[in-house]
Amino acid sequence: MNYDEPFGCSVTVTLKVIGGRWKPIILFNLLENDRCRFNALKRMINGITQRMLTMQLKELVDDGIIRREVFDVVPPHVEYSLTDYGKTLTPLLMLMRDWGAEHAEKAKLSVKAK
Amino acid sequence: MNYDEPFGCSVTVTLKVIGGRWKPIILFNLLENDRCRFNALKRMINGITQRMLTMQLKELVDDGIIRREVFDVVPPHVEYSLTDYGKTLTPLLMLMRDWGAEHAEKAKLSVKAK
DNA sequence: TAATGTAGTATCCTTTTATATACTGCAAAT
DNA sequence: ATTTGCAGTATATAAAAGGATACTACATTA
Repeated sequence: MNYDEPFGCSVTVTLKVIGGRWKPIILFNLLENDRCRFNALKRMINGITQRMLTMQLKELVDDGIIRREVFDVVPPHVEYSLTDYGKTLTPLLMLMRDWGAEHAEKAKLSVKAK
Repeated sequence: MNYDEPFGCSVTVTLKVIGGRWKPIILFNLLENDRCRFNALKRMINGITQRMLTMQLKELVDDGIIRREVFDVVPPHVEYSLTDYGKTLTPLLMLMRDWGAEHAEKAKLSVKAK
């Protein structure tokens, strides 16, 4: 990968963990709902495929952001929730949401101004 | 694009503006150096190609994050610098850098622990 | 008996992002 | 006279991310 910039590098690490199309939405849902089952998340997140959800959840688990608890019953029951470590992302996610909302507003206005 | 999630959507907007391999590095260099010429940035950012730098700078200009000033001399002289609006990203970039640095540390430790 | 819900895999395809390489035209320095 | 620096563009390709569709096995419900 060859990232030898001291600053950009660390930001890139953060982007790898929370970036992409689906991870922020997953994390916000887990912030709001405490614990969620797989299909509950799938219903909440409009347009996500099972494959994408599985992949993103696995990455978040591997990074220690969320935990995956399996209840050994049939039919299968799996619950996802934020770890304490994952919760340290909360202020960051909030800031990103707020900045994005403002920027979207600004961008809309500048289009209208044309 | 069909992003209809109120939260994830805004975060995604932010990711579009500052995400990717090069934009954070570019922004940190502009935070530290106030104003930079094209080739100065190219020298500072290890491994970037001219094309990538051109593209990322153009996107940042289009989003209103940085400004591009052309001095009409020969050979060409162009300076890039953060706009006031771009500077509103500073706390966010700092938070992302700090979280990423800590996470990289944590991840390294957990690999050692194996 | 057929459909629905559970939590996923497997395979293939498209879109986006990133990289490599060559080229421009002009001026100053070597 | 050739090289270097300036700020890019053009074209082609490689790699990564994201998506569509079909499939698994078991149990409950209609």
